[in-house]
Amino acid sequence: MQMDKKYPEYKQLSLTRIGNEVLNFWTENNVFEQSLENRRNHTPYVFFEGPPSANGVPGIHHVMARAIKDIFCRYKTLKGFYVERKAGWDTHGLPIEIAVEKTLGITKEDIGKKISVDDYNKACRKEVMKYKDLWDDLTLKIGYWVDLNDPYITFENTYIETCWYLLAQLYKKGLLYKGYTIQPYSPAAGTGLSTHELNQPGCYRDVKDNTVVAQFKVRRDTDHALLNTLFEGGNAEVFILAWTTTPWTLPSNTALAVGKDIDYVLVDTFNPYTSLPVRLVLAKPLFGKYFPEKNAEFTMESYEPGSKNIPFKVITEFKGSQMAGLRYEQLLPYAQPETGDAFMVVTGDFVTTEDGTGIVHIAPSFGADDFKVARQNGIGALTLVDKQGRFTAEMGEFAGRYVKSEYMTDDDPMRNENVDIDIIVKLKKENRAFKTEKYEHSYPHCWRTDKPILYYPLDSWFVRATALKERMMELNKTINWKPESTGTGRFGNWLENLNDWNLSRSRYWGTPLPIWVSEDREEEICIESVEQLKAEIEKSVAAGFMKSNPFAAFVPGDNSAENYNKFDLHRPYVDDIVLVSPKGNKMTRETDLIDVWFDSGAMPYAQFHYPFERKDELNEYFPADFIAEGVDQTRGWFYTLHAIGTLAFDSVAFKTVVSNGLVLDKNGNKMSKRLGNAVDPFETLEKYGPDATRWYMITNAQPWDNLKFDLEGIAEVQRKFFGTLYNTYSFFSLYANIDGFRYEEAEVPFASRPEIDRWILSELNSLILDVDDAYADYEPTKAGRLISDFVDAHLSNWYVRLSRRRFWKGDYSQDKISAYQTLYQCLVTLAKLASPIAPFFTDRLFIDLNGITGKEKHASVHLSDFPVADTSMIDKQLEERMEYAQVISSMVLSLRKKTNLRVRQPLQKVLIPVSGTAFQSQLEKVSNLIASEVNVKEIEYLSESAGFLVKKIKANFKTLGPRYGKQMKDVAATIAAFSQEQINQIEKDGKLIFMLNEDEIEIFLQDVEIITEDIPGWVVANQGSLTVALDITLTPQLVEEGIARELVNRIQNLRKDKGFDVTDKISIRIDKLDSIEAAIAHNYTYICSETLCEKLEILDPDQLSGKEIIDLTDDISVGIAINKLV
RNA sequence: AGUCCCGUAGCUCAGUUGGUUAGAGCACUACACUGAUAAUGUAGGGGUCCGCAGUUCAACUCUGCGCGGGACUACCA
Repeated sequence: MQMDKKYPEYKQLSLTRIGNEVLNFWTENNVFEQSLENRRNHTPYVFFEGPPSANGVPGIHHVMARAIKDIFCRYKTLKGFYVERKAGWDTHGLPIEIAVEKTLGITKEDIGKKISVDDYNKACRKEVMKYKDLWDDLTLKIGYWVDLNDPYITFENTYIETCWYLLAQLYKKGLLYKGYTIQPYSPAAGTGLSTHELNQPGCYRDVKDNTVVAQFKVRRDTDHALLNTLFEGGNAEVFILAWTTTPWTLPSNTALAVGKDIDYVLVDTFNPYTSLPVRLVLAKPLFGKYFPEKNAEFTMESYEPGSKNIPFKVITEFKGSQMAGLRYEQLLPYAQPETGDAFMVVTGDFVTTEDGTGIVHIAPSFGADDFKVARQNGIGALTLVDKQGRFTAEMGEFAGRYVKSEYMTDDDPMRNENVDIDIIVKLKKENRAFKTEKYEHSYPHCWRTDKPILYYPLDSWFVRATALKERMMELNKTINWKPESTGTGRFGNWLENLNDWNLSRSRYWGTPLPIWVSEDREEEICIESVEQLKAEIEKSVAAGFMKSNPFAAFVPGDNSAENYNKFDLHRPYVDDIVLVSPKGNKMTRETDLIDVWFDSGAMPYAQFHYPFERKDELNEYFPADFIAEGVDQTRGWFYTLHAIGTLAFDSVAFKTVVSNGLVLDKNGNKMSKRLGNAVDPFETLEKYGPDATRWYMITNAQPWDNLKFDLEGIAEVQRKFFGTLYNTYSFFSLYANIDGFRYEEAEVPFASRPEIDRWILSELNSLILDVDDAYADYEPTKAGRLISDFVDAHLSNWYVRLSRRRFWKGDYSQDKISAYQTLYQCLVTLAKLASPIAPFFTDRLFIDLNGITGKEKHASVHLSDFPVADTSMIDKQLEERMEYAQVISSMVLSLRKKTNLRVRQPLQKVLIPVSGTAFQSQLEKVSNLIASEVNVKEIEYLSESAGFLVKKIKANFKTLGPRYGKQMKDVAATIAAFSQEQINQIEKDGKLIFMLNEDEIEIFLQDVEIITEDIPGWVVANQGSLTVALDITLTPQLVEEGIARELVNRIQNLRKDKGFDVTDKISIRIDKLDSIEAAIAHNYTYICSETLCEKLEILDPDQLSGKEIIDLTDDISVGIAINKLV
C-alpha cells in the first residue's frame, strides 16, 4: 500500500453508478464464485431456485422475489455456510406451444405435416428462451447471485430422465393409475387441467350466465308410490323443477337428484310464458323465491293468461326420500344413453336448498358429482358435446354449435349467438321453462387460454396423492412457513381437501409419460432410465417390432452432454418406440405428456440428474433449507415440491419457505400492462440503482404483505438511508485523509475510549445481535429497519453530530484516534450487516475503507464473515443515559425555541430535578454532552424537593390494577388529587395509607409516578418523567460570547463559500463597530482558533475594502473580508 | 358460500404479555442548527385506532357479529 493512498472521496452519491461499477468488479474478479469457493466444504445451506419461464418479460415483482432469495443466501454465506445456487428454467408446457403456433402460423394438426417435427421442436426450444437475455440481465443488475452459467433446463434429456425415474418410483409404489373421470378440460387448449392449474390466481372469474329453471315432466305410466299423491284431484301435468347455470348440459340430462331429508311441496300454478296450468315440485325452503307472498291473494279462477299476477296453491308436501325412483320424460330427446338406466329421480347428499329449486339436474358427463351419483344409481350418461366444445351431430338444429361463444373465432358469424339462449327459448315454447334469469357466479377459466373450461369425461393418469394425504399434512407441520398462516391456513386447507393429481396432458411439448401398454392393456411397463429404455428397445428389435435402436449410440453411465444429446426424449420421437412385453406382445406408449408442474416439483432431484449423478450426496442438496416464491405458488410449486418429496422420499422438500405477497401499484391496484400501471424494472434500476430499489422493497412492507410500490418511496430511501450513510462516510474520509488515519495504531482499549465512543459501540453491538436474529428468523424487513434506524438516529444524528469537533480539532491524539477507530468500526460493521440487502453500495463502502486499512484480507464484503457481537461492549445503562441526554437536549431546544433564544447564544445553566442518586449519577456521565449540544455552561441537579418544586402524581395502573380491581378508578382519582404534602410524604416514607369508602388503601412508591410539573420562576419542560428548567438570564458576557459565535459561524460560511480548504489559514478584517468590538476583544483567541485565523484586524468601515456585509443578529450588520494566507 | 390476511394521521407504516395523554417517517407551514449532510432539530395543523356488542377495574390490543379491501378455496346445480 502506498503511503499517500487516501480514502476515496466523492462529489455526490450515485447509486446507479455504484451499482454498475461494483457489478463490473464482481464480474472481473469472479466474486460470486469466490464467495462459494471461500465456503467450500463448509456445512451446506440448501436453496432451491424456482424456475421462471423465460418466454415472458420480467416485471418489478421479480425484483422483489429475487431480492428476498438473494438476501438469505448472502446472509447464510456470511454466516459461514456453503450456499449452492443453481439457476433454472421452466421450459415446457402450453404457453410455449401456443406462442410457437402463433409465431409460425400453424395449428397442432400441422405438426409433422406443414412443419417437420424437428423444426417444431427447435422452434419450441428457441421460443422458450426468448427473453433469457433479458432475465439474465435483470438478474445481474439487481445483484441476485445465482449460477446462470450452468442452469437446469427442464427440456433437457437428463432432466426428463430424472422425472421418469421419479414417476417410476411412484409407479412401483402403486401411486400411479389410469382413471376415467370428469375433469376440468379446456377445449381451447385441447387438454385436461389439474386442480392446481385451476387454482392459479385469476382462474375463477365472475361471469354472467343465462340460467333456467326447467320443468321435467313426471311420467304417470310407471309404478311409484308417490304418483297418486302427485296427480290427486287434478289432471294437470306434473313437473319437477330443476335449475341450471349451464343450459347446454340439459340435452345430456339423465337424472334428477333430490335431498332425502329435504321437504318438497306440490304446487298448482300457471306457467308464466305459456300461461298453461301446471303442477310443480320444488323444495319447500325455496318456495318463497318463486311464489311471492303477495300473490297468495289471487285465486286460481281469477287468473288471466299473460297477467303477472300468477296465483298458486299448495297441494301437499313430502320428503325427498319419497321421490326417489320417480320417472320423468326426457327433456330434450336428441339421443339416448347407450347403457344404464336414465330419467329417474335419485337422492344425493350434495343437494342443498341454498339456491335453485332444491332439485339438481344431473348430466353425468359434465359434472364430478353428477358422474358419481349416476354411477351409484346405475344411471347412464350422454355426452352430446365434442372435445372442441361443440354439440355433436345428434343434436339436431344445435349440431355443431359451440356451447360457449368464447370458443368461436372472432370472425365466426355465430360469434354473437348464444346457444344457451336458444335452448331456453325452445324450452319456453315447449312449456318446459318456468323461470329464466341472468345469474352471476364464478366459473373456472383456463389459465393459459383465458377461456372457460368444461367439465368433461377423460381418460387420465393420476398420482394417488390422497393416499399420502395424512403424511403430507404431518410433514407440513414441520415446515417453517413465513408467514405461518400460509402454511397452516392456505396450504393446510389445501392438503385437507386434497384430490388426486391429474398428470395427463394431451400436448406435444412436455415430458412424455414413460409408460408403455400392451393392446389388451394387460401388460404395462414404466421406464425409469434411458439405459433401461435402450435395453427394452433391444428386446423389441430382437422381437422384430422395431427395425433399429435409436439409442444405439447412447453409452449408459456416461453423463456427458454429448452422450445425452444423441437422442431426444420428446414427442413424437418417443412415440415411435414400440416395446415388447414379457409375453411377447407389442406395447405402445401412452400418448400423454405430464403436467409441467411435475417438472418444477422434480427440480430438487432433476437439477443434479439424480440418481444418475450425485446419488450418494442427496442429503447435501435435499431437502432445501430455504425457498421463496410468491404466495401464488402455494398450490403450484410449493405443493408439487411437497407432494413429490413426500410421495417419493417421505420427506419435506423444504424446511423454510417465505411466500411473498403481490407488488401493487402505488394506489393498491394490480399492475398490468393493459392498465399501463406496470413499473418497468429496468427503468427503475437505471434511475435509482439496485440498492435503493431493493432496500425500499424490503423495508417498506413485510415480504408477505402486499407492497404498494411507489417510486417516491425509493427516492426517500435513497435520500434518507443511503444519503445519510454516504455522508457519514464522506465525513470520515474527509478528516481521516487529513490526519492520515489508516488504522495502523494499536486499538485504543475500550475502557479508555470516551463515553460517546463506548455508547455507539454498545449500540452497534446490540444492533449486531438484533439484526442477526432478524435475518435468522427470516425477517428482512425488521433487519433493514433496525439498520436504518441505527444509521439515522444513532450514528449520524447523535454520534457524528456530537463528535464532529473531535475529528477536526486538535492534534492526532488518542482521543482522536479513538474517534476514528470507533467510526471506522461502525461503518465496516454496517457494510457487513446491510450487505445482504444492499450488496452493491455496501461493497463499495467496504472496499473504500478496507482498501486503505487492509484490516481484513477479503477483497469484498461478500467474502467476509458476519459480525459477531462483542457483548462485553454492550452496556444497557450507558444506552439508557444516552437516551436521557437526547431527550433532555431536545427539551432544552424546545425551551430555547419558546423563549426565542437561538442555540448560538450561550446560556448559564440547566436545572434538572432528580429523585434518586442513581438517576443523578447516570446524568452526570452525560452532562458535558448535553451542555455542549444545547450550549449551556453548567447542569445543576435538584434533589431537594421541599417547597421549591411543584409536583404531580399519577397512579401506576399496572401495579395497582390487579390489587384494587373495581376500585381502580376511584383510587386513581384520589391519587391524582394528592396535595404537595402527601406527595412529599410518599417520597420520603416510601408508602402511604389512605381511606377510600371504608377501605384502607396502601400504596408504595412503585405504585405511583411523580413528576415535577413546575419550578416557579423558571421556564420548564416536561416529557415523561423528565423535567428540565432553563436559566434564561443573559449577562453581558453571555451576550458577547453569543456574538462571537455568530461571527465565527459567518466566517466559516465565508470560508466555505470561497472554497477554502478546511486546513487553510486565513486573515480576517472586520468593520469596527461599537456593538461588537468588546465581543471580539473578549473572545479574540476563540474566534481565531475556530476559524484558523492568524491575523484578525479591526478597521474603520471606510478603510475596509473588498468586504462583504453580513447580518450578524437581527440588529447588527457588519462588513467582513477574509483572505487565504499562502 | 367458506378459509386466511389486511383496515391506526392526507400517504407509507410502528405499536411489546391488555395499563393512563396512540407513535415515526413522508408531505405542508414557520423557525432554528450545521466547516459532513439532498441530513437534522423545534413548533404547528392533522386520529370516532373500520363499526357495533361482549369479557375486564382497564381494549388499538382479547372474543363475537358486521362493513370495506385483498388473496385463496369450492361439486356448487
